[in-house]
Amino acid sequence: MRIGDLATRTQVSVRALRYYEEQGLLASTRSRSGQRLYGDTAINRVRLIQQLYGAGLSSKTIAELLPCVDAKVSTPESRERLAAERDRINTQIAELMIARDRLNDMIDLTSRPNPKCDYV
Amino acid sequence: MRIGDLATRTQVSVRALRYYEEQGLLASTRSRSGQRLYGDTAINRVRLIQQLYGAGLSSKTIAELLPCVDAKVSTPESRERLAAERDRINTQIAELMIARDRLNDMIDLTSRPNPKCDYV
DNA sequence: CTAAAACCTCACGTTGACGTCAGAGGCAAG
DNA sequence: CTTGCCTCTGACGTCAACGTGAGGTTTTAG
Repeated sequence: MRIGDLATRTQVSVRALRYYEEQGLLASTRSRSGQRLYGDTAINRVRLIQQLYGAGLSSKTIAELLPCVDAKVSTPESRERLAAERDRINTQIAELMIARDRLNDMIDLTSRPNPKCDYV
Repeated sequence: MRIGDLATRTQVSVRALRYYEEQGLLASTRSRSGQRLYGDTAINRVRLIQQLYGAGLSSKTIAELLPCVDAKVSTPESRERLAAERDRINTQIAELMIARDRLNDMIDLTSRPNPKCDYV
């Protein structure tokens, strides 16, 4: 498939896909005329990349970790890296839950009738 | 207290505090010579701002919501806004949990002895 | 009184993940 | 064969939350 098809199927922009290639995250073969061609596995690859981006990993970090996934082998360093990122995500989840509770408090605080608005 | 003290107590840079003021998130009185002065409540205000930033809210959004918190009154619009942000955070938490599980899978997959590394 | 430390206001620099535009070539349909 | 959409490679633009440096004033310690 060509880049436009992949973009449509993954809901990721063409520009982003080229950027992923530029960052070494997504490989492509080229047609005789130089157009990028992708296999079906590219779809899941893009999804994985998106998930990792969404989790706050940088291109550089993803680029360092994807080869391990492809080879299904990890070095002690990459395992440490993966675990570190997982821990960071767990921390972030905890912070988000706190922020969410904070927002809920704000909603309660401001929407529950109180003296300030009872008479407005 | 002056800006340096507030920065020390909140672990937020002086530049950031000035930026918050610029964005309308943090008020200050000024000394005769023009230096910013803060009360003790500023500490919690900064912490709240940090939490909301950490939760992915923009300066603009925070600036729109903080007055409601201060007044302890919310308009239907701001309530909707708060709820929308909370929902967004919940979504993000869910995505992060998926990404975390994905990372754990990657750790398992690459660290468990397998044919590829048993003989290395 | 003086030197260091803290503060002030511009105002430009940084970073990451793309958006966007320019100019040129490629490809299926009628 | 030409129209129209897709793709290519640069390369500059964007946006947010600050960082950083210049040049100058204020406060504080000794």
